[in-house]
Amino acid sequence: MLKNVSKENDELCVYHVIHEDIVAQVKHGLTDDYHIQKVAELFRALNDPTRLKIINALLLAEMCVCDIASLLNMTQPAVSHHLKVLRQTNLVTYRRKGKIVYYALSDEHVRNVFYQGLLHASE
Amino acid sequence: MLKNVSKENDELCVYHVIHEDIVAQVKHGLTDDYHIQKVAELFRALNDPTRLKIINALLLAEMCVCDIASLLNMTQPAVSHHLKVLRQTNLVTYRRKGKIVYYALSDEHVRNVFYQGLLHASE
DNA sequence: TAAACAATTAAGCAACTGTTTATATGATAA
DNA sequence: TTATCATATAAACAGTTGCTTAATTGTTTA
Repeated sequence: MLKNVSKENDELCVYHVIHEDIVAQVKHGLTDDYHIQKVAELFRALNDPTRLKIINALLLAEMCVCDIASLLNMTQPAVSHHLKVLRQTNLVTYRRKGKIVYYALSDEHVRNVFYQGLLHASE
Repeated sequence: MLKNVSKENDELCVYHVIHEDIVAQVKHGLTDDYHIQKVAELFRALNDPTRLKIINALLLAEMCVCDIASLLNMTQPAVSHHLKVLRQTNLVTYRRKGKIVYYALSDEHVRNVFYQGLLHASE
């Protein structure tokens, strides 16, 4: 009924658990830490207005870095930095054609996540 | 064809726009800044593993603050802090019963966003 | 009342994030 | 090769975030 949540043994910060049964029951239903971490990474990639605008743009057309920079009125390194984040989260893909690198959305799944977010935001 | 993106007039940092037509076309299709900001706030609320675990728990049952703290093995102020973020984003609601405050998900919409994220993370 | 307790808020701090400036890489053309 | 251009990376910095500890707010009960 009492739980010690301190990390050091010499400390003793105690908190009560009121509904032990519910806590135990919920604990079994929780998604594992690995997947929670993955989901957090996904949403972290989508929590920046600039990156959302990039996603939004790529929903409409495949674009190269300098065009995105121009569209969003940002410096090219800043855009490149954001694209790296989106790449690492598998939200975008790219293909090189000569000097130019074209970015596009990875799949329709990204579109769903974006629209789900927009739907919630529009309430 | 050339665009000056510097913010000061005495600077002159110039970047090229390669596909002027696509940039112009995409610009018209972009969601307005206000809604982009709202979506960013939503995803910012969901980018933290702890908050995702709270959402995950509330998917399964209505819970009070100290039970959540116990479940996640965290201090009660830390949990309270996260709940405040979730409240401000309209992701959770709460009701007071005596000294205890019970939290629950705002609507089924939150469930959709969470599952969409999990779906992407599980690929 | 006063004591107890669930929850919130505030202050302080380490760690992380987004931007800028500068430099490096990779590809094409002269 | 050398020059040019599109992109990527690195370093530095201001601003933000999440946690801890401490103090405060509400509510119930003795």
